[in-house]
This record gives sequence, C-alpha cells and structure tokens, in this order.
Amino acid sequence: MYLEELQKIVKEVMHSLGYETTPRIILSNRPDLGDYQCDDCFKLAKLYHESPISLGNKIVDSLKKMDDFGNYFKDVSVVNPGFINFTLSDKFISKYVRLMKDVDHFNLKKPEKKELFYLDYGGANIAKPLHVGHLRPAIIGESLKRIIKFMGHNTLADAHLGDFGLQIGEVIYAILRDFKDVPVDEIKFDLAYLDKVYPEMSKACKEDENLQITCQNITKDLQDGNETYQKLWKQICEVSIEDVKKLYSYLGVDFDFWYGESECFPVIPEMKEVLKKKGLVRESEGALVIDVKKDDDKIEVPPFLLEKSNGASLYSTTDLACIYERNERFHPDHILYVADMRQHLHFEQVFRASDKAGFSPYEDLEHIGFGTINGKDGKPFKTRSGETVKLNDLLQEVKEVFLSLKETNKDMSEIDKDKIVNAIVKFADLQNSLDKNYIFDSEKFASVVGKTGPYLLYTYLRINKMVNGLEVDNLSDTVHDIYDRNLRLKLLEMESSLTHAFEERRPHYIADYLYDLAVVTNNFYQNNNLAKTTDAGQKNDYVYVLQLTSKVIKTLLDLLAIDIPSVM
RNA sequence: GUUCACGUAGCUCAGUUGGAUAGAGUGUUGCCCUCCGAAGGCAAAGGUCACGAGUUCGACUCUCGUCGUGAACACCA
Repeated sequence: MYLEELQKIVKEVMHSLGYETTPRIILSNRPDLGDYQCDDCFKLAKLYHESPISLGNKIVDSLKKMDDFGNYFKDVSVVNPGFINFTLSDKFISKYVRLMKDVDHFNLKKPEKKELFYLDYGGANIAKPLHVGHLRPAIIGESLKRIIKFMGHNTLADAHLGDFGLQIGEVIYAILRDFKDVPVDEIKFDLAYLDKVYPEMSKACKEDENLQITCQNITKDLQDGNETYQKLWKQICEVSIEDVKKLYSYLGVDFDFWYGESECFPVIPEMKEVLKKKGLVRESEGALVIDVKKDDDKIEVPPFLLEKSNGASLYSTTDLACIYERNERFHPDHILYVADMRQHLHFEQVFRASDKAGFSPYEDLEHIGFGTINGKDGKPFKTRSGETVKLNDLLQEVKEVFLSLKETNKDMSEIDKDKIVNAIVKFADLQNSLDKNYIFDSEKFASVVGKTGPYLLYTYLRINKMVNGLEVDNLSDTVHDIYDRNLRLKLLEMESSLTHAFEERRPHYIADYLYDLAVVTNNFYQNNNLAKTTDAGQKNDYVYVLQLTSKVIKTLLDLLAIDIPSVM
C-alpha cells in the first residue's frame, strides 16, 4: 500500500514534467543512499532523448518543490548515471506502521476477486510408509495453502493418495502368495509387512516381465471390482492410512479431502464418453490415447494415455478424471499440483488434455514442481544399505539430536519438543527455492544455530517476553534511532514478501523475509534497552513496534506451518 | 540422441518483470552476557557469479554456444 502511494506521487510529478510512464519503485540496493530507488530514468532517457541524469534532476527538483514533501520524504536525490534515491520521512514510515497494527489483517490489500484454489499436494503411495520424498510436497503444499488463504482466497486441499495403481496390484500379488493357505477374510498384515513386500515386488517386476503382466492384470481386475482384490485393497488402505494420517498430523499438514485415485473411478466411464463424443480419442497400439502435441513443440510430446491396452486406467486417466470431477463439483479457479519436477511432462500432457476436452483450461492448471532431496552423491537420498529413509525415522532422528544439544531440552513438554522439530525441518526445507534439488544434510537438519527455525522461535519468544501484555498508546511520528528505523522499514516489507510468495507460489520468499526481520529485531533489542529507556514516549514506541513485530513473526511462521512452543 | 532444470565464498544456500559496491548461514580468527536463556550480538577474512560470445547505457539475471550435474522422453507414479 505504501509503495503504491509513493509510486502515485512520483508518477504525478513525472506526468507534470511530460513523461508518460508508471514508475517502478523498488527497495534500494544501496541502503547508504536511500530506502527505495527508481531506475526508470534510463528508459525515459531513451524515449525522450535526454540524458538520464538531467531527467533525474528535473524529477527530483519537482519532488522537492512539493508542499507536502516532508509527509513522504526526508530526502530525494539523483546519483551518478541516473538513479533516483528516496529516503522516507519518519512521518510516512510511522503512518504505515500504525496502519499495519490498527487496520484489520495488517492493512493488506484484499483480492479483487475471491478465487477458489484446489491444491493437490499429498501423493502418498499407500503401499508403503511415507518416506523423506513426501516431506517436500507436504510442507510446500501446506504452506502454499496457508499463504493463499491468507491472501484472501478460498482453498481446498486434497491428499490425493496413490491407492489404485500398479503398486497395489503388486502388493496384492505378494499377499496372495504369502498367505496362500489362508482364507481371504482371515488374512491379516501390518505396515511393516507392506514395507517389506513393496520394494521387493517393485524390483521383481522390473526384472520379470511375466510377473509384471500378472500384476498389471490384478490391478485391472481390482479396478473392475474383483471381490477378493477389493477386500485386500481395503485392508491395505486401512493399515496404511492410519500411519499416513498420523505423520501428516505430526507435521501440521491438513487436508479437506483424503481422497485417493480410486475416488474418481466412478466418473471415468462418463468422462470417456464425453471425450469420445468430442472426437478426441483414438486407438494406438491397443491403447486409447488423446493427441496433445502442438506444432511449435520443441520435443515430441507423447500422446496422453487414457486407457492401457489391457483396458486398465493409470495415473494419467485418474488425474484427468479428477479434473473432470472437481470441475463438476467445485468449479475451482485454479488447480495446483505440488509434485516433484520429474513429473513435469506428465502434467503437461494432463493439462493439455484437460484444455482440449474443455474441462479446466490450461492456464488454470499449475504444476508446482520442486527438486528432489538427494544424498551427497547427487542421487535420491537413501540409507547406507540403499533403502529409502522413512519420514518418521528422519523426524525421530532430528528430535533425538535436538534433545542431545542441551540437558534442559529433555525437560520440555512433548508438545514443545515436537513443535521445535517441526520448525527445524520446515524452515530447513522452505528456505530453499523450489527448482533446485538439494543435498540432504543431516547436520543441517539438526542445526539450531544461525539461519534456522529455532532462531526464529527464539527471537519471537525473547521479544514477546519483554513486551507481551504491556499497554501501549499510539505510535508517534518520531523514529528514535537507526535500529528503530530499520525495524519499522522492515515491517513495511511484509506485504511485498507475501505478494511475491503468493504470485510466484514460492513460500521461501516468506522464509527469507522472516529471517531478515528476525535479524533486524535482534539488532533492535541488542541496542535499545527497554528497561533503561526513561523517556516515556520513546519507550511506548519501542513497545509498540516490538509488539507489532511479534505479531508479524507469529503470523508468518504460521504461514510456514511452524507453531511456536511455550518455552525454549 | 532430443528437451528441461541447475552450476554464485572452503561447505550449504538467497539474490523480486536487467540496475549502482553480488548477500546470508556455516566453518576460521578476535571481541561482547546491559530489560530477554549466549540456541544471541559485533567485527575480520573469504568471489573471474562454470566458461566463451552476443543483446544493452547497464548482465548473476535475457539470447546462443561449450563444459559439468540431475531429470524426463506412452501402457510405473
């Protein structure tokens, strides 16, 4: 909001000088010269055949002649080839800090149109326990959901469990083999069994083509309603979902729907009819496909696979059917898929098929891709014995390391311990940008010093202890010192970090801002001693600013799905 | 082979439609417990932004090429 006001003023001045443009005011990268800057003189120079510096001088002169200059600026200058620097006035800064505290929802702009975002960020495969690979989509998706909601939109979150694909056929094969002599109704197995059998079958099928075909057919029959398979499938779901829900709950990841692929099966025949009527479906090598390639494609985009040659459905079928069904039921404005970027081509095909079929248009569908968590060898992270690392084991390990750091940590409540484990893991993950793979470093995940979740919690608890519950009057227009000024300016940046994170679908902009804010805050109270401040007005302002800071930190931590413990 | 992503300090990473002197954490060295738990603060040191061209007043950022890493390329998810 404050940036818009600045922009408006500069724009008016430019117009009055005959320059038709909407200037871009950005954070200064030379804080020694000003708080914000405008680099538009270079572009205007070309347009109006003037030198950037003379152009800048005119603008600065006009700004300085404004009657209410002091309401906005302490100083405005133009330097070197033509950069305009703005130093904001105490009055202007304070006005917007007050608005942040006084106006509901931090005085953030509401969206012009409230939209519905449907988020799909689970993808847990129910044939086995959750492993480290499920950590990123869960954390990123949950955070995105909270950010989108906070920006004033509606959300629906779907766990989209992988519960009806080939992996289930493989596990069913193994169950029937291992429980050969047991009547189907009496077969009982647990999660550990699934965990043992799934990797084994997965490997065996890759090596043995006949076995793979057998499992494919089991999958097909399961989808067609074979009773024995259905019974076993239901048990697999029960055994597994309990564990899945427990872990997601530990992570504070919450879904509106615990649907799986199986959920959309009833609409598949209907969807196929629609597609056929539109003339989109053709046969290819015994399978049914939809052509989705375009003339300007740089690569050969393979056709979208609607039905396998044995008649079974697969992940592309269910993903499209889900879009079809979600449209009928919810009419979402956007559907976001949080899944690692190896699946990019798959989503490209699904989105094109959806667009062609007239379900959801291409531009409403987004794949939020992210890199994989790798080991030091650059390959997906595995234990020394070559197994995938279970998510629960990772979390327990982080917890143990944390408890070993300080004797007193063991005395904390379980709830607080778990909140800190969450903070460690989530902040470690969310401070990375999405598109890179990252190296899993157990030391990093166990670290509590420096740029970490605990640092943020610690900062929050410290200032809160000082100012919580204190009564304050309104903030004055006086900024008392450089630390005070820096903190107030940093608070104003909350809005742009949110907008940026929302528009780019990247929570790490918030993580980054939060850390910066914490650093500035630490600086503030290291240098401004509240207890020794004798001037009542000054003390009031300090408390005011710290209370607002505390509120901002808490709010943004929540957007990263990080809860604050009672003590540290 | 084709296409995509990535390559920034010893290590792990930020870098907002192209802007001035490229920033953090960690590690190393040296200081600091004054309302608050030092899980903190300050300072020093650390860089040919993989490499080479091009576009531009200006390139870590855009284009092309080279090298390196990872990934995808229909009946797995």
